[in-house]
Amino acid sequence: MGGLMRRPTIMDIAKAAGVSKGAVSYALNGRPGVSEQTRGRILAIAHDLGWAPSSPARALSPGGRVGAIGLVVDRPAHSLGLEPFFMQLVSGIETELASSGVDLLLQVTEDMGAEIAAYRRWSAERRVDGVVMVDLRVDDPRVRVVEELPLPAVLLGGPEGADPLPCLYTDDAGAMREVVHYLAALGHRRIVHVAGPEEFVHTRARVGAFLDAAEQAGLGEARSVYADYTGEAGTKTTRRLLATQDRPTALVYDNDLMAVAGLGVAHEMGVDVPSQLSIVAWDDSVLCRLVRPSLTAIARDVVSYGRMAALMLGATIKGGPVEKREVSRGELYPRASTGPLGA
Amino acid sequence: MGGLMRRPTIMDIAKAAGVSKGAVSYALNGRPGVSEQTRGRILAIAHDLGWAPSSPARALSPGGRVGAIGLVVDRPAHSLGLEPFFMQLVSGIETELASSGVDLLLQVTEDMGAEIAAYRRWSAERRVDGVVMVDLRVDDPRVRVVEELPLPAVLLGGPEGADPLPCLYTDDAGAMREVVHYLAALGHRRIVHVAGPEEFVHTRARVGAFLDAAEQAGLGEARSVYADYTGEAGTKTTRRLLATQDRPTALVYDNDLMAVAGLGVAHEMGVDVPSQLSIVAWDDSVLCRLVRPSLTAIARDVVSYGRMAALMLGATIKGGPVEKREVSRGELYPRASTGPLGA
DNA sequence: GCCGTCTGCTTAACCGGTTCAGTTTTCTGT
DNA sequence: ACAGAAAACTGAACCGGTTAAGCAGACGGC
Repeated sequence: MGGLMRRPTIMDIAKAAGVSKGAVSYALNGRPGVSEQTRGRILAIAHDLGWAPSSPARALSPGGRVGAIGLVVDRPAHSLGLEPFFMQLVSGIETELASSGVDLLLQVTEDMGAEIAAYRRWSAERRVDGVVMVDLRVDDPRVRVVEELPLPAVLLGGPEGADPLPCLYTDDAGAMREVVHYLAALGHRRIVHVAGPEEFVHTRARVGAFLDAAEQAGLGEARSVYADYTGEAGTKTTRRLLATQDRPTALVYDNDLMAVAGLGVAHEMGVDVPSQLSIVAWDDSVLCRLVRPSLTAIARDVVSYGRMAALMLGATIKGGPVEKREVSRGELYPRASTGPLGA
Repeated sequence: MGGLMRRPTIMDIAKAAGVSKGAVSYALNGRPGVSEQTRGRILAIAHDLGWAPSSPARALSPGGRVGAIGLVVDRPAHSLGLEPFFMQLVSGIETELASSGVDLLLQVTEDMGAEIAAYRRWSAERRVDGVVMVDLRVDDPRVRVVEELPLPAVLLGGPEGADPLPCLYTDDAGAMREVVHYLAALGHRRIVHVAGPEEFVHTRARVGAFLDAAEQAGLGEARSVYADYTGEAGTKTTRRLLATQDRPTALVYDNDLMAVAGLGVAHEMGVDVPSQLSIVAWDDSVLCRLVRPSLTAIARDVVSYGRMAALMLGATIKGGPVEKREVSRGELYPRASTGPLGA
């Protein structure tokens, strides 16, 4: 494995410049204590030598940061790759981190116990300066664990149940009201909401808003059923719903994967979309535009969401105040999967 | 941000046990130099204190490792989330790393220049002990860069063009021959291969095998067209192909995303799948099972691929010999998108 | 009884940075 | 010209581990 030459250290620079280690450190970090002339010489030498600061050495110094943050994704591995959400989130987080030279540690776990173990280990071993936590749950045990650890964290979700941590959330309730009004305006009376797992805070928010909005719109039979975001769950749930008499005329899915699965089931059962059934997906992705008919979807700017999360975590690591921020909610993009009955 | 207590260090353990730092280190690392009795006492104290080794400190010691490896994914962010390949690969890599307490750094870049910059930075700053590189290209500049850096690497792809690095590859040519024979056996004569980017080594292998197998099967009109794995490319390419007279009766796509896009186009153009057009996707995923008709696909065990890559990288980091390994090739899973013409 | 070896532990150096406390040099004012 | 202050730089400690070298005491052999 090539590269025989030793990595240059500030000591090498010091020798070449004929000054002490300390002077080099001041020069490289743009701090006072060296003349501009000397600073220039040192920077030039550092550049020539191809020097870069050793991240472990920096981290070890008193008050030093490791320059990395962590993200744990706790979803079954096989369903995972399909949700563009995570990769977009990662992409957004990194856009923000890139400018400050911070890296991202990613861990995929199968359950929350493993997720919590990861936070404990990262904190104890000083692997990261902080973490971004997704999918906030009701009475989330992670909040307590992280709170008593020396581990800054930003939650994606809330604001309910996020205290005392900083959090970032979208107005899911508002978006859901928009969806219900839209479907009601198209004439739909029997709408079912295929929700995510019941324990998620955002699931609660969506379900609550869905039922409220439905009642206000005078839809008697509206209800939410819980599923787990996987394609299989979408398939089974949809099959069950469409097999009832007085079957729903519109379905709202909490993610795109279940919506695509639902579309497949409708096709299989001979239920035409959209003339006999309207479908709305939460979280837009190429997937929604790729299938036929293309799916009406709520599109959030997940990349910005990730960027903002990274920004907030950075501030939290630096010791800033605990903020609770709301980002703009998703917009509804009507496509071919929704329409009036019988059209 | 809670956690006020200082992290325990081996010095704390040493004081509590009434021995020196060195003795604690020997005890904790299972090395000779301490009595079994003392070792037991030290381990107990370490456990009580909730001690874990500081990763930066370990890395800084002469010959120390940082305990992390890196993976750069160089694809346009929006197309990315959809390919289950990467998340499955990550999942596989981590399965293997978990046992040894090694972490994964993930970076998403927009072009190869940024990818190379990431390797340089990781190596110079000592962020990782090694990297896994995907999508090997013809005359890949990354190979030279990594080779002359102090940065162990394992390539996914090859074995052509991988020298002098260790690599891991699948028999794409064999899998492609199987696909062509299968389609030929169904009676297809006009088959087009919608390939990935021309510069990838595995694209070359597949294209070469496709043309060879087609010629052997006596199919005159077989050809490959290059695309870039995105849904848009799949859409455009398919639209163009289906608009020709004497349009192909079977299409083989180099990834699942383009295949799904192609299916959508066929639907849109009123070309029935599979009676008028057969579709085969490379790389199976839930996506292929979700759409209607479900897609015939080549399924590789990507998780194992990732595990093996991590294993090889670990061996390379430890200074093992340069290995070139082949993993079992993908299997063909016939589903509803392929069949004899007019059936 | 004395030498040599082994065991069990300590001491100290080292990794590559940061930073504080001094020390020397240069600048400023009168 | 010279005191005093500011600027430029040095030396050493520190972060938390690992490890080579040194050393005291026990044990065995002859």
